[in-house]
Amino acid sequence: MSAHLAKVANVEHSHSAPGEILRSLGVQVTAQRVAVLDAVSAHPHATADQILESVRASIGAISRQSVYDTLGTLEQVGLVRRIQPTGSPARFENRVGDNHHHIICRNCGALSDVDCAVGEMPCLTASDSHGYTIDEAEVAYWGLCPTCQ
Amino acid sequence: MSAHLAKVANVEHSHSAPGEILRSLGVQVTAQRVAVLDAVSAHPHATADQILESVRASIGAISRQSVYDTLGTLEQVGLVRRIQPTGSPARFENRVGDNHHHIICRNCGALSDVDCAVGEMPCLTASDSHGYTIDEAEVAYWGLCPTCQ
DNA sequence: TACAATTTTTGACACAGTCCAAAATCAGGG
DNA sequence: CCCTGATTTTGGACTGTGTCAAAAATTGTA
Ligand SMILES: [Mn+2]
Ligand SMILES: [Mn+2]
Ligand SMILES: [Zn+2]
Ligand SMILES: [Zn+2]
Repeated sequence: MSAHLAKVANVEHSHSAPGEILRSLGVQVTAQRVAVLDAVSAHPHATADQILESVRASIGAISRQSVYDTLGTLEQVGLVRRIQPTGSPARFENRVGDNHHHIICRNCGALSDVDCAVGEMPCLTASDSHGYTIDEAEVAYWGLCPTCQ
Repeated sequence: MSAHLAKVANVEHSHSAPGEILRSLGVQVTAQRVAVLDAVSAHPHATADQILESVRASIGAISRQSVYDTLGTLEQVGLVRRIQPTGSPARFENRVGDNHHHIICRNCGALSDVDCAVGEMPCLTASDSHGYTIDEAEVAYWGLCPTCQ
């Protein structure tokens, strides 16, 4: 990928073909990138390793390095979001830009989406932002999943 | 530490001597534990490694393993809270039980406390808990600190 | 002080991820 | 179709964070 990326994904692209989306973001279209993007879409909250497996199943071969590179690229252009719960390797999803949150089981590590309770871009209002400019409020709910209670 | 700990810290203990606090929680008092507790108090949001350094400076020597064990013990009895921002090793603090949040600089990693905007134990109400029983809502605000803007 | 249980130390190890660098391959523009 | 730059592969070394297990030391208690 070029060192400097001008564009960032907006939600309009969501329904286009993967190749189109990538091209429109100034990202070169490769089989690996399309396959990784597909895998992330098909398996929300998958780990890099699971994506590696998934892509290998679909296009035959890809290097681990390339998976990491691609996930990084897709994250940079805003097509993929990385979440990293305590005690778990990073997980990736293509549901971006809607400020949704996650609920994680302390026992088995199960992870589910949670729509934001407050509304659109809600939590962005901290009580005292200490001079920071806030662009994201990441909420992790911790507890026990139904089967672990 | 015994396999099963009955007691959990309550805020009353905060002003007592470290040894007293530990004893009252049924935790054996050791130089290492007191020193780790002191270090966490003196350096909020420190990493395990920083705590290791700090404790070595104060009592001369401690093993890395013991720092991890102790932090785990202190967390179990509720004297210490562990937070783990994406891309950062775990950080520890002794400000517990007030459901406060954190704001993190994407550029330099600076981390500050943020009082909860909503009130006491607010975010525990997710929009849809999917059958989970929630006991904590961990909020990380992401942005740029004053000096990085 | 002596004993039993807990804690600490020690050293190896696991895991996720990064970094490297050269060679091979590929995508997109002309 | 050809070039050129971007991307991928390969294979390994390497880092940071954290864990495991057994031996040694310490704590609390009697
Ligand atoms: Mn999600
Ligand atoms: Mn804090
Ligand atoms: Zn569970
Ligand atoms: Zn900063």
